[in-house]
Amino acid sequence: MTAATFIVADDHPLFREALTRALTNSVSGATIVEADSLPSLQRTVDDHSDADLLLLDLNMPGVSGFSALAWVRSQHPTLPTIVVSANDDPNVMRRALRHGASGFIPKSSPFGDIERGIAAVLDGDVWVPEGVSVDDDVVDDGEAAAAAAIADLTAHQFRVLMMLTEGLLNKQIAYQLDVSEATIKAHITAIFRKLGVNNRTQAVLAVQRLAVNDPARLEGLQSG
Amino acid sequence: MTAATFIVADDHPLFREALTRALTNSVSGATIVEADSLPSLQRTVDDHSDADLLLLDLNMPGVSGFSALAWVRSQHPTLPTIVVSANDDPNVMRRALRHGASGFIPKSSPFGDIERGIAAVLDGDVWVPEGVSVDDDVVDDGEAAAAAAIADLTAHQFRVLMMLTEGLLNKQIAYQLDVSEATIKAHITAIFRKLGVNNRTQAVLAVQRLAVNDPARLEGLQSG
DNA sequence: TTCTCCATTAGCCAAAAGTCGAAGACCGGG
DNA sequence: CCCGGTCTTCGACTTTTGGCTAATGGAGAA
Repeated sequence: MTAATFIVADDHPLFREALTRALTNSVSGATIVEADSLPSLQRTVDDHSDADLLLLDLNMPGVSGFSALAWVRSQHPTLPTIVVSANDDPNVMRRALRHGASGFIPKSSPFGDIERGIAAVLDGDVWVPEGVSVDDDVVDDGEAAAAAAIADLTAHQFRVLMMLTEGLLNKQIAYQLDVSEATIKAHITAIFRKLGVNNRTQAVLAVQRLAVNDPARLEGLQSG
Repeated sequence: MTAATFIVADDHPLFREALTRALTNSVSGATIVEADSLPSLQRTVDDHSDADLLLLDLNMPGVSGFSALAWVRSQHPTLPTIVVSANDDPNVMRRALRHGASGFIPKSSPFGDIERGIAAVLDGDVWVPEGVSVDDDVVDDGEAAAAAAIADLTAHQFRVLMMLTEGLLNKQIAYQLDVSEATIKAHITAIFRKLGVNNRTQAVLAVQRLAVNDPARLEGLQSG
């Protein structure tokens, strides 16, 4: 058989380890590729566009909320994606599915559930924890519009937008990406057009529509 | 007995009506003062600093999230406040209490519960819907810090900050508040200092920590 | 190959954002 | 009554943003 390739994107080494184990349990001889930040995620999905599954944490360095999910899905529509998150709010799960995830695995899940979820999604099913309904519609028009606009961005544009949402100056972004400020301005102008806004504050607000207001952030970090 | 004064802050007339009725049922001869926006809320709590209870909606024109709660509480620490919201997420309720609310009444509550909640808080108790626990800690350090900083703002500064979070230009804020742009800039500089940031994007991000990511926003608007 | 899209950069210019210092109003204490 | 503090207001000045034009090179599609 052809060797399966799985991508694990999570900034926490221990979780990557656990997820990797669940994946290798599910499929023997699988290749696991790891990412721990937005840039490494972008590189990874680009280098392995033939991957069979992406396990994606909301909230990595460089992105938070559903932005990364919406964007990755638009770049690789055929790459099945399971969101793995410390959050276990059913509405968050439904929003994740709405933004293109094939499954949602809370980090609090027993190991067996993680394996079952992975297996289900590899089989082409949608998976959420038992007892969570999926049919509710919890994405308002603004959120959907923001997701659609973000899906339209290029990799560079997405990266720059995420840095905008950290409150960085053009100069700082240029320095971190090692390009000139003129380049950043060009990207930002393109981003504004696609998002339908005309200044960075409005761009940030648009992205915030995809935010997860994570009431489980603390517990997640502590238990993680 | 001295006449009781109650403040009802909600942008929806029908809800104000219902809440008013619940209040007059609870205390006969009570004076009800209404507010339907941030400016009217600020005016009202200022004109009636001796009020006995504030019923406060999250999400009015001009504010959303816990910002208004945190700020009003800091200005009037002795004014008991019940948050009234379309949201019924237990974590949101706990966050409201954490930010100084004495109670939380979902708009979906039966009328009797609303009356009971009001009576309980007037008695000095804390009230949340049956079955909701209160002891969990769901406010992270960042959110608490943002709330503390916001609590430190003057009325004008708070108002300007909320307009910043709507993506308005200084010019637009100046026009709406009928002062010069220089004045707005001065306010904004003061806000930055108190929030510990140095540009408007970061200020907006700080405020977003107090946002309620309202999965019930749509339903709320429709049913409201 | 030609055409299009992307990334990169420069330069220019107008607008917006932010900083500083300062003046007047107000308020509470001494 | 005077003093110190805070709030609001504002103009002057500097920096950052953002829009526009234009040029280069590369990747990919028709």
